[in-house]
Amino acid sequence: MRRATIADIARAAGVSKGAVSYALNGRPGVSENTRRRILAIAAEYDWHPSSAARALSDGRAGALGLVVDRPARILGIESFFMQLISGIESTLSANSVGLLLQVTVDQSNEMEAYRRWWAQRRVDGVILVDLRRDDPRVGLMEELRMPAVVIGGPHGLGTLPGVWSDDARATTAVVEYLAALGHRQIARVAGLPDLWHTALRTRALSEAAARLGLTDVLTVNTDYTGDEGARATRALLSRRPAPTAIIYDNDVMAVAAVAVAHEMRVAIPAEVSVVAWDDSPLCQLVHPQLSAVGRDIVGYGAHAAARLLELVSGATVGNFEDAVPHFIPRGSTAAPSG
Amino acid sequence: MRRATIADIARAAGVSKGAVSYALNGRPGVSENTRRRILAIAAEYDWHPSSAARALSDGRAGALGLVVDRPARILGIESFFMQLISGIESTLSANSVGLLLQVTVDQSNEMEAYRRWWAQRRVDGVILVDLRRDDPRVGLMEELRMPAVVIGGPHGLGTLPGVWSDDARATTAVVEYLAALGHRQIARVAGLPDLWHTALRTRALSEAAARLGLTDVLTVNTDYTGDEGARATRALLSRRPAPTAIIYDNDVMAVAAVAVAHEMRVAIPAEVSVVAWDDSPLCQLVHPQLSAVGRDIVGYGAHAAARLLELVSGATVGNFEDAVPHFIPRGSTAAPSG
DNA sequence: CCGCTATGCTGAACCGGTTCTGCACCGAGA
DNA sequence: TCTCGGTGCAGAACCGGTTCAGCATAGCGG
Repeated sequence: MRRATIADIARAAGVSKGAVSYALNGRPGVSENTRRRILAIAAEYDWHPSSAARALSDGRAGALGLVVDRPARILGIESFFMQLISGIESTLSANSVGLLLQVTVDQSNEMEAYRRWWAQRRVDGVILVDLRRDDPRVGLMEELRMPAVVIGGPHGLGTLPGVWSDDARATTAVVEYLAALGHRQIARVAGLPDLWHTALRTRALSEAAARLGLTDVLTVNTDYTGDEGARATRALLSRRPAPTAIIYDNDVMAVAAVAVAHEMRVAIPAEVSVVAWDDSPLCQLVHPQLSAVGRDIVGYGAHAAARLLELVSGATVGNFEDAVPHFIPRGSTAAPSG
Repeated sequence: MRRATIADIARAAGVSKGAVSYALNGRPGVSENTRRRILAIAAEYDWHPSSAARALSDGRAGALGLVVDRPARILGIESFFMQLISGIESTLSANSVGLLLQVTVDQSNEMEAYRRWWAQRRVDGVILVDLRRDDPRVGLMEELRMPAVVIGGPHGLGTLPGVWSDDARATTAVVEYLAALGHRQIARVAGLPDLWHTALRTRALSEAAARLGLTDVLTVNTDYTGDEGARATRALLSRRPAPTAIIYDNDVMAVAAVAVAHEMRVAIPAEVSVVAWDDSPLCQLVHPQLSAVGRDIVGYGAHAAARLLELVSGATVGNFEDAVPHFIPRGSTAAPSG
């Protein structure tokens, strides 16, 4: 069964291609009668516009792009990306725009992917994640004049609009809560130090510590893997005095911490409190269940995609602040026993 | 900076569009000298072919599709899909073919997505995962004459070629190993019962049990979530006699089982052995580390994408058997204490 | 020197849409 | 009755590639 084209419909209806196009796109130029007749025939033929032909003629690709630059090994276990993708998809499929995905192994490949997509007119714009300080992608987008929305940058960067949430405020809230419980030695096992949101949280942590008079607060940087999370946890729990509370920058490392604590016979939460950043079902699967900072990651994706669609259609869009991440207390946080 | 077209290059080189096309595609029809000149100009202009124009003229979309039909909540935590996507991507990006992704909430939406993609000529073919018995997608592909490759079906289904691994043999190996350790009460917390691979493993389990004379072997079906895994585990560990070994159909449920065992003060592996199907970094993050059945999921994706590319280009491709999943003993399996 | 083939290129058609121009026809107003 | 404006449609151009037919020109053998 050959896929019907607009010419088939025109022939069947006894009109010209142009008339069919007007009818199918709901534009003036054809009478109501003709329009109805054409629509009926199109429905009967199960006609859908060829994305290639439409892209060629109106210059729109009808797709947005997302490049994920993480090795497969790490990628799989991080729930962040899948959540994000679901969110993006929910917006895009409602607008029948496609999502093109690419997984790369380093940033130069990532840059190359954007260049290629743009030159090939495969996408109308892209969503950037994992923004770093002095991120070369921002310059690239400006050079190519490629519509782009940044997720989780400070407030968007350069001329690029961003979708962000107030990580600093959430960090402060967590520290204040731990301090109120009586914790004075607080550590944080952070992610990659050159990511913007890592830096933002680190700054918020030290500012809150200073304000609260906590002098024994430190941040350890990792690469987000469970291995490094476990290693950092062992090191922290071996210090004297050991921290009485540890904040982890992702769920995976926090779960690893539970295993390490178990292995070192350190009780959670009696001897050490654990907070995970990015709540995920994983946090409720371990024992004790992890207190966590939750964000609506699906919402992030949905909002970012919506901004990008506006941007692509020529609107000027500003930054969009999503809800502040919220702390969810569970069994892994308590007052220190000392 | 306007994106260069083939006409720009033709003008710059002083030749016709046709000549440029021949030169850029490495076809005969132009002299070596002219070819070199054209290639140099194309490189200078950073020319890449418009995917829309190429798709329109040669009828190829230059993209493959993958629909993932799982709610976001479950999707995030399952490492399977991200691994699979990485694998698919590794093949596709090497062939500069795009991957179009869609996340749907039920199978009717999934079916609709295929229809739309195909009618819109957005993809040249699709990869099907999570095959069910009497899966309507198989018929749809045949009706639309849409190239498709099945991952993890029995041996491909109907006329569709498949990429599969011998889950039955792996299941048998695990059961034999547990039996050799002395286990006689073995349970399995399975995934969705109407998935093909669930059924295959279930059958292999009971056959192996029969052959080994194990009469106390049972399978409990779940929806793959940690919650249901935990619930099933509680139920199993409350039975008398309780199983001395439990096999889980995914990593998430196995991790949940560790927490439940901890909560119920059942020692792993002394009182119950735990085996996870689908090894993932998660399995090494919990204490004790989980013995697991590992598969090369990235390889799955890569192979499936390669078959699909062949299929799209007109080759007849048969089924492809990937390596048999292999058992990785870690700290969660041991001889029963009784 | 002539015809023949190969080579190297041009020009045009085509893929399936969108959009612009222009023409025929209609009813209304002078 | 003649014009005028609007409606409803046809026809063609265009988007950026690919591909085919055709036409010089060069090189070759006889």
